[in-house]
Amino acid sequence: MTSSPPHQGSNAERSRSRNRTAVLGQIHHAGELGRAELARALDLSVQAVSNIIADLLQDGMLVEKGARSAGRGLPAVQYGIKPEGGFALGIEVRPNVIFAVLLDLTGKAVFTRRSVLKSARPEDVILEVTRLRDAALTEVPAAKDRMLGAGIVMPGPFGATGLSGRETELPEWQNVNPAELFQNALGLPVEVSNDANAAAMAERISGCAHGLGSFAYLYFGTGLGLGLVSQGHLVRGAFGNAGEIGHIPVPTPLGSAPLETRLSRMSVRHQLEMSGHSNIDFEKIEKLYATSDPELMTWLGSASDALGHAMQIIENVFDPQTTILGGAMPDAVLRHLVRNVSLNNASVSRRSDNPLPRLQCGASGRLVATLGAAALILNSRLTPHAATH
Amino acid sequence: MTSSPPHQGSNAERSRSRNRTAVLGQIHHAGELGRAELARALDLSVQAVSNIIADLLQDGMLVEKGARSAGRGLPAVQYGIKPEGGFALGIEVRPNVIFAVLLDLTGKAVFTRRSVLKSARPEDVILEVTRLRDAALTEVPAAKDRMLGAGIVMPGPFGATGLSGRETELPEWQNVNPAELFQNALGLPVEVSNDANAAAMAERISGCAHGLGSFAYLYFGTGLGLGLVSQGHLVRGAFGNAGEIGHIPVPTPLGSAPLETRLSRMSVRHQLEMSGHSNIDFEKIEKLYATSDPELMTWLGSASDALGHAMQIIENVFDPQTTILGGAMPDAVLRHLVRNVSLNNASVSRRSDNPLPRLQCGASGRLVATLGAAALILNSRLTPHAATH
DNA sequence: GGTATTAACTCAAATAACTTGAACTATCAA
DNA sequence: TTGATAGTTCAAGTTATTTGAGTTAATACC
Repeated sequence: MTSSPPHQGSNAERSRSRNRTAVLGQIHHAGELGRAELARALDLSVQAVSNIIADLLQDGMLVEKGARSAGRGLPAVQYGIKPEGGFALGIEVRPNVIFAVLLDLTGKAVFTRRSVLKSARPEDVILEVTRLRDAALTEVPAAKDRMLGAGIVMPGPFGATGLSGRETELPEWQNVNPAELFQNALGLPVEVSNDANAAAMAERISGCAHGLGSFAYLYFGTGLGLGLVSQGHLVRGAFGNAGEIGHIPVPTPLGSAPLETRLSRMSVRHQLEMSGHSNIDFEKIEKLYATSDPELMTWLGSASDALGHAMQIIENVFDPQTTILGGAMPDAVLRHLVRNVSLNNASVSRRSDNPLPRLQCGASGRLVATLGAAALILNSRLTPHAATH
Repeated sequence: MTSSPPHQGSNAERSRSRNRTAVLGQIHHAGELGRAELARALDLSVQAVSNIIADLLQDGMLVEKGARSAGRGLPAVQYGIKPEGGFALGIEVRPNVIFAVLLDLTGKAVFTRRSVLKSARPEDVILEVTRLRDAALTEVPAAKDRMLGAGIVMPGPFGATGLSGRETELPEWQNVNPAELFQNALGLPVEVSNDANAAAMAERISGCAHGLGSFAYLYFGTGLGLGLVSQGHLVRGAFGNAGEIGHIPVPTPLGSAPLETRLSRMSVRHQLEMSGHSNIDFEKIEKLYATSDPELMTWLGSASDALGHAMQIIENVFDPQTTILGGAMPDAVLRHLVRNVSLNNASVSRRSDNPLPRLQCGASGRLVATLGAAALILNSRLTPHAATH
């Protein structure tokens, strides 16, 4: 991850690529659009848009959707994203399991697989990932020569930080450059990120943050992560480790504690195990919630408080359009938290002009991070960077 | 402030403008550079850079600096920013006073003035601001037809938020669009922002964050503000109110309190007034510090703690290259805080590969926000937005 | 029902900025 | 002294865009 200021010149070729991205992005966002509408939105000439659309049709990334007449004048021919126009592989590496999905260009999952890992050593992971890639391409042959890239989700933090060696879940990857490794193994453009960032992108591409410019995603992982999106792109920080919100100490009735000791899978598990439960997994939590298990309810109370604190930090520091809560946690639990959290009224985020809720549940389920891995790639094809003023 | 996703197409004209910005930015950052060096940095052809430089010389924004021979080959002619190539006006509006500066293209202040405000009503402020603009142009006639724009710093939050009417320092501006108002009055491009954001830009243009891509600025205003810079540009949030870090409750020995009750001008003043001091202003604090006033020292202890908490939030959420502490507070006090804060070692920001200190003092003095107002304009002329990958 | 108006779209030419490739120049090293 | 190296310029060539005139197909009005 680089920290240098952004500097690259532009030329005809790069303009072209930017404009194709912008056209695809607008159409993805709106569902379908006509040439003239696009030209106005992008501040380009109709002719330019016409040429670009002809190109994208040729390349099989767009489909014609029939004309739509709105008032006077020639009805505009609408264009939509062609799902099979491009595919992105999403890979989530956890210490003992790998998840893989294949998304089409609209962000729909067309392949999903889970694969147990016997070892988390880089060479074994790479081997399994190429197998998963092959399985995906066998199941969806249309993707064979239309792969846009692969997104990889792995536990951070990345690089040599003060957290190194302490909380790393994949110690074997300490001195490896994952992006390079996967890029060589897969022969595809690769983006690597943590679970929370990826999850945010999943919601932006096909979930409840569809097309939003600025929002935050609170992710229940082992710990608690935060994905920040600004101007349609992830805010990764200077070293790619932005969003480690779980380590922040927040006030508690008995002093203070890191946020994720009260708001994370780790913390539910801990609390439930203390009271004699065992084998705490997704399904178990779901069941306990269905039966209103008192211990789980106690945890939920404390977690709601912690969530309120997290929201204060997120809203005051980042001022997002909305915040999304998700991750590998049963929907019912997430909904409970969203319903029961108390949001501070004295906040810059309580606005009369924002139609979105301040906090909402994610719409992508427990595989959100894996989906998001692939969404990282799609987003780079659908969202140009901010224009010069 | 807009919240929609960023979408604008590119064409030859916009490429040109982007490339000129990129060339100026690279030169600003490096001090001076040759054509070939620029071409490599921007991934443009040497010929393109040559044409752009010819243009910028013609426009009076660059100066030739003589050749520099480095090893074999023809020595490269160096180019530097021509200070009088462009000027930016910086205005800081406070309830009872206005500050104004004029910066040249290198970010040097060539005019500074303070003006007492009898009323903070929009029409009176506008009148005074145009007067200050005229005074600046009289004192620096070279700026007359080379004004790039005006930056305005005002207390936020902007728009109708949950804080409206409670903490606003300029109630008369509640239902006014400041940007539009100033733009019409001054006939210049205008950018409006809060003090912390502006301060961050001041340090990026001519202070200790010179040219940095990603950093944070903690600003001692009346309250406590946070300026976030990512990829060389401010992160403003969906509604322009990002960075209200002062309102976040943090743990204290006796429960919890909003950060700015312990770390802000307001809080020093409060603490010193409680113990019998009066007329607490900048100079008074400076004197009390020089004499190691026990009450001030007590405040400093609590403030250091609070600063430590702020740093945990900033580093974990944003992962900056460095954080800068500044604002309208004596340098000695800022230095004391930086020296005495205890930074958590278990942080993603403790890295072996970052040469910058995790926390440092600002280099722009107490006028930093006013300087920053003008720096907002300069930054837009020196930093292109991120390129497509 | 006919006609004017509106808006989307296409074709062909013009434009603007960048890239390419060959030639030239100045410095260093052997 | 000669060769290698690197910066720079000149003149064409390339590319994606804009411009402007003309076509098509709806709605609105008389």
